[in-house]
Amino acid sequence: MAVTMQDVAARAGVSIKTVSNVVNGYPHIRPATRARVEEAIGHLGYRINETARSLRTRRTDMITLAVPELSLPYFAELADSVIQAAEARGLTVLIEQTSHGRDREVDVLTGKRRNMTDGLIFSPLELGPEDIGLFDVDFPLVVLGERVFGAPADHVTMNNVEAAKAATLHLASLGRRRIAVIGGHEGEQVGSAALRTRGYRDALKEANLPYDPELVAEAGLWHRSTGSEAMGRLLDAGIEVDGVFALNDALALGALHALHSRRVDVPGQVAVIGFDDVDDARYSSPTLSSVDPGREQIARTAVDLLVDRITGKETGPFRRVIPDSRVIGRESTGDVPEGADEKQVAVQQGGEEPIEPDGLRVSA
Amino acid sequence: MAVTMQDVAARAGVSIKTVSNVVNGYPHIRPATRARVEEAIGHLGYRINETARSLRTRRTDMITLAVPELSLPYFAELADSVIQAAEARGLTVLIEQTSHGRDREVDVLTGKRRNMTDGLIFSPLELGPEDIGLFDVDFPLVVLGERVFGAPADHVTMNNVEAAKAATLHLASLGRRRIAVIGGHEGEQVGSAALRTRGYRDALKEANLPYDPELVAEAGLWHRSTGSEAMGRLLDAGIEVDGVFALNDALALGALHALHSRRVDVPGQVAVIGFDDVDDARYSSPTLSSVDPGREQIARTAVDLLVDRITGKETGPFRRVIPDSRVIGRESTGDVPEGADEKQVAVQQGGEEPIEPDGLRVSA
DNA sequence: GCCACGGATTCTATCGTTATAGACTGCTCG
DNA sequence: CGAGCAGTCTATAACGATAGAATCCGTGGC
Repeated sequence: MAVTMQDVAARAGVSIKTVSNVVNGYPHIRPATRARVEEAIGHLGYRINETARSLRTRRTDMITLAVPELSLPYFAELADSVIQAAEARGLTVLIEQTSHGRDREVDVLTGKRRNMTDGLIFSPLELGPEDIGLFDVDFPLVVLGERVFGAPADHVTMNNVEAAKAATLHLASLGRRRIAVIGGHEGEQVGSAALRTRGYRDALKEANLPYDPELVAEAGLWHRSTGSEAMGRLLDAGIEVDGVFALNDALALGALHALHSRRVDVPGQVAVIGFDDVDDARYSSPTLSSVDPGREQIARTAVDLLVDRITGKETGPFRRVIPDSRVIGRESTGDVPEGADEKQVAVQQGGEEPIEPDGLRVSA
Repeated sequence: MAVTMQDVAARAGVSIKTVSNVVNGYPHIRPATRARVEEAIGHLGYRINETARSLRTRRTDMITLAVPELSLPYFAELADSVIQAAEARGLTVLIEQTSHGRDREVDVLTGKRRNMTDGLIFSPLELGPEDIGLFDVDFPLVVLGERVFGAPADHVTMNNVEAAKAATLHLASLGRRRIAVIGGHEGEQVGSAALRTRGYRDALKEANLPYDPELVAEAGLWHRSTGSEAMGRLLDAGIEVDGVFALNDALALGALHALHSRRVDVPGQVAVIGFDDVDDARYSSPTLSSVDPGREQIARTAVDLLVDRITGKETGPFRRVIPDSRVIGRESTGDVPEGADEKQVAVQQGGEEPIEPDGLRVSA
């Protein structure tokens, strides 16, 4: 049925190993031999059996990317970037959706599916510090996000506290005094929600604004719908608000929707800023100010770290990398005269860690 | 290093084949033996080597999904659905982005990467009827979309002409007489643009509206930015418009943006309807009317067809499946009193083909 | 003319499974 | 009481490639 190296070798009148050598670009082959082999390959339509090769070489040149859900734009765009970065290194990406299921996330780390790829880039959403033991795996692993710190794996995260603080301060700098925050998780100590909320509070302090619990709107899931609902609750409760910091763009877009449907002018009456800088943010009405967490850099770095582990180039202690993030001002904070370029404000970085050549902060 | 069946067999005091039998659920094994093997597996932390298994069984239980770009919400949501459908059948999905590159699309069909998975679900965007020869491949293939008809492969497509006609008629039924269409591809005879444009013209005819070339705004790429630009061109040219049919939601959302920034009331002055019913449509301001092409069904059907080919359950002639689509009226066409349910209008289906039990239209 | 040399090629073991065929139990049954 | 049979389990050959050692062979040194 399928044509194998055996067949090619027979037709070219050489040994199977010579075919292998040709296929793998081994240099010491007489041009005439190479030509014969290539003719045979072309004529027979031979394609190498990657499975057999993988068995022998113990490499599949595939990596797994595990994310909660591709229909969330942030993760779709992250996946896009990861796939591109991987491809640039000759790797194919297998995507695993955990769909907000704790079991699914555990499976990603322990399940049988795991061992067909060379490594895993994992963005957990349910697992937390208490699950840190699960991350002690025997394959190359790069963790993304803020759910788990200190896992025995390389980690690419973002500057949540600083970035959230910068976003909030951006609102304060516009003279907003009643800044609501949407998307908090009551009582949670870990993860993006907690960190970004802390940044929000830091900013209030720095801007000499009081912290008012009324201005905190919870939202368990960070979807547009929950953002819309949370914003609606604030407005319907008659709480005075002139600025909104949504903990991600989906929430912010939902909030814009709620504001729009209640005929509240943005940014006139309420200024809004989100977080993630998804593609949508540039095309909503009004366009949405946001924080770019450095998605491309996150993807590229994650793939690089993983590749270094896979190839064994890096065997040292686990690294933590924090790409630069920046505030991007658009219409929803009144930043951009129509048609003008977006205003970008680099987030002040904390500085105790060494800086890599390309501006990444790295800590071992 | 890695623990193999060999090791397990040694510890359990059985043959390697017996371990294999246990792992694969072969029924005739004495409970005591099974227990010993399982103890050994647990104790040694044995995990089956999928690569070796694949080499032997010639199955990888992976399929490839090739789409243009995950950062386009339609494809991200499609990927989400495909992954879920695949997972329900025990398959993992490897994603290939073609990034609008003709070469990349050719690669997907012919490239060496291809043969690590059991089959391919391919949504081409660049290849056309002239490339039909490329689709004559020796692995299971399901084609999505409207670029290529008649390829030697199963095909899941949508009812473009009818659905576009229904969308346009929806605008006409609101009394709109100057209905623009955004996203056409000049001179193109093939693909979604051509089909949906034809549906638009059919609708005009049926509604007794003249076809006015001024109302046709081209847009090569179907992005929000191009939709915004196209809408902007129409408005800035002073062309009278009271309805817009955008050939997909991204274009429509871009158009909404352009309308908003020019202070044109939607749906008061201009009613807008898109196509695809991406998640965004429910959360834009105003919410966007659209056509649901049956994305879930497309995904599920595509995976089903592919699995049938992979397992050899289906060996007959290639099938074409067209899921049902329907118009979904939202604020942008003034359909929904706030808070009420969305209005859904089933698209009239052409009827020369037999109907499957669950409402799919199938033609061999 | 013989041998060392190094490039070109072949030989053979191996990667970790599954598949096929057969061996070995006990039991039933004519 | 031996054949037949279902139930268990084992031996061994693939699956299609790669890796390292072994072999072949034309050339140049002496």
